[in-house]
Amino acid sequence: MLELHRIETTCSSCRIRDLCMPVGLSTTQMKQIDNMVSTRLKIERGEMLYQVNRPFKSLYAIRTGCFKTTISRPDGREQVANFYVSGELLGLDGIASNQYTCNAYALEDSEVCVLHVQQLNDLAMDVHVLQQHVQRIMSHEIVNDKEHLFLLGSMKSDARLASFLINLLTRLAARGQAKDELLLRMTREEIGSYLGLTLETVSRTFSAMAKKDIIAVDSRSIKVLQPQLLHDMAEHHEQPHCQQPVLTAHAP
Amino acid sequence: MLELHRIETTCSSCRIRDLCMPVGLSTTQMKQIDNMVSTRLKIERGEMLYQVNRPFKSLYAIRTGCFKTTISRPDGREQVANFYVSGELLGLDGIASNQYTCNAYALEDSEVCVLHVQQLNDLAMDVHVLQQHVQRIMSHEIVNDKEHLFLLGSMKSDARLASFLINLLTRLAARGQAKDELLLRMTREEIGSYLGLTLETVSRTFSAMAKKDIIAVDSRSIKVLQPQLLHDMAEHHEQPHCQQPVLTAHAP
DNA sequence: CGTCGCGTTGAACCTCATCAAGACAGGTGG
DNA sequence: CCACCTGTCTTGATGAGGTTCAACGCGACG
Repeated sequence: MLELHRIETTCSSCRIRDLCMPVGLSTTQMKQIDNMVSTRLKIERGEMLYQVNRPFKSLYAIRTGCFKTTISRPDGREQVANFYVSGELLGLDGIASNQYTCNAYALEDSEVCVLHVQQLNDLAMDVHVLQQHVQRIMSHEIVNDKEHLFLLGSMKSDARLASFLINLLTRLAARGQAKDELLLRMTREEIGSYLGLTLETVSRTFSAMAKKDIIAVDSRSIKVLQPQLLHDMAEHHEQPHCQQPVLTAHAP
Repeated sequence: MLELHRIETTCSSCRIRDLCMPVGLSTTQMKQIDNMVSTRLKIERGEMLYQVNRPFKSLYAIRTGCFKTTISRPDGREQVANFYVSGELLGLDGIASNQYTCNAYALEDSEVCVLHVQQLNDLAMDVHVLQQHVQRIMSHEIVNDKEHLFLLGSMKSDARLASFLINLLTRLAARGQAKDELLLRMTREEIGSYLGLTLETVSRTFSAMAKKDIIAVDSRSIKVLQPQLLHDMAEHHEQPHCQQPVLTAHAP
């Protein structure tokens, strides 16, 4: 299941280096980082990368593939907390209490680079920009979560799904993928869980968007036909009817 | 409005020092921190502490009082992202992009200690435990947000409100306040915004909880009468009626 | 070829949002 | 001091949006 590999590709020569690493490192610093990131993990689809309550030893940078994290409740319910794609960092939730607070599962066969926290901290004392880099990534995660909160707190189902698609498309575009096409690696149920909806609502909403020719849906593969309408749908406060308040006719 | 004070109380002698500061600092390190935290701000109720898109210069540790942060959307809608009480740290959202991504408002007359980021970073290079401390607080914020996500994603209104109360009570108890009494500093609307509900639903749910004698409500002051039931309500999958499905009588 | 996981679609129900009216407290001005 | 206003909270009536339950289609896999 979990295969360990001595790493053959170094960080300094990594294809997606820009996504993981701070910029402006000296050659020596880069060498130090190469030394630190010495193991890589292959994770098969469905496998767990780390588990809630386990001691926090490592952060994981995704080289290839896709993950979900889930919050699990005492009563067994689980909710998808986030999806992560290549170049993103997993495990930040573990820092606070020295144990992970989420479960992380691979949504497809994936590869991650292992960053041992101890070594990372040691190195960060030398390479200060690295410390700041981690801090920024954490802050970024906070900002993302706030976005997600807003979505769950005040958006209708269609706006949620539209935002979700736009978000994924944007992140994948930063990785060089087409920005109007998307292969979903997660089920409708996982999407629903992430968006605070049931799988039926997700399915219905996809169908509705397809009927309006905003997107084309072929099971897991999505093609955006009218980006503008998709964005409108994500912003979508009231589009159905009246802009100015009608029906408030009072004689003063 | 915003009054600046030369600080008279130092961190080392601060009443709530344990809430803000890492433990195990040497006297010299403590001195350094005292020097860094040299300004304090008084903020009146309703005033804004910082604003979205403004350059990120400082973190703020709350000495006394209570704040809310809001996410504001291009279209003018705002949602409460979080509430903060004394001893907690505001502004972490700003680190990622060097500008704040939330607005922060005082819910009552408050005092905060100003931590200039530049100085904080400089000092953190020396006092490594401080760097880690900030990292932990950030990770903690991430974990909190995940909780919040779960709440918005998969809980019914009564469970949301119960969780909200328990959360606040717990945090205030850590500050030495009674753990069965609570003075809400925010309106029903703000609570609703935070919980993804309307103010009417918040009000109705409070009333319902009061009618069941789980809590006593006197406008903003809440007293918990049956903590166990409150916790049940927060966990609450199904308690209202049938354990086994009734009313599905079909002859097979 | 049957089974299983995943997705779609329909129908009934339920929770919560929306709209509306009124109570109450605190603050202001006459 | 009272009248008035404004912000906050409560409560009721109504309906829409989303959940729940159920049936079915489809492709992958043994």
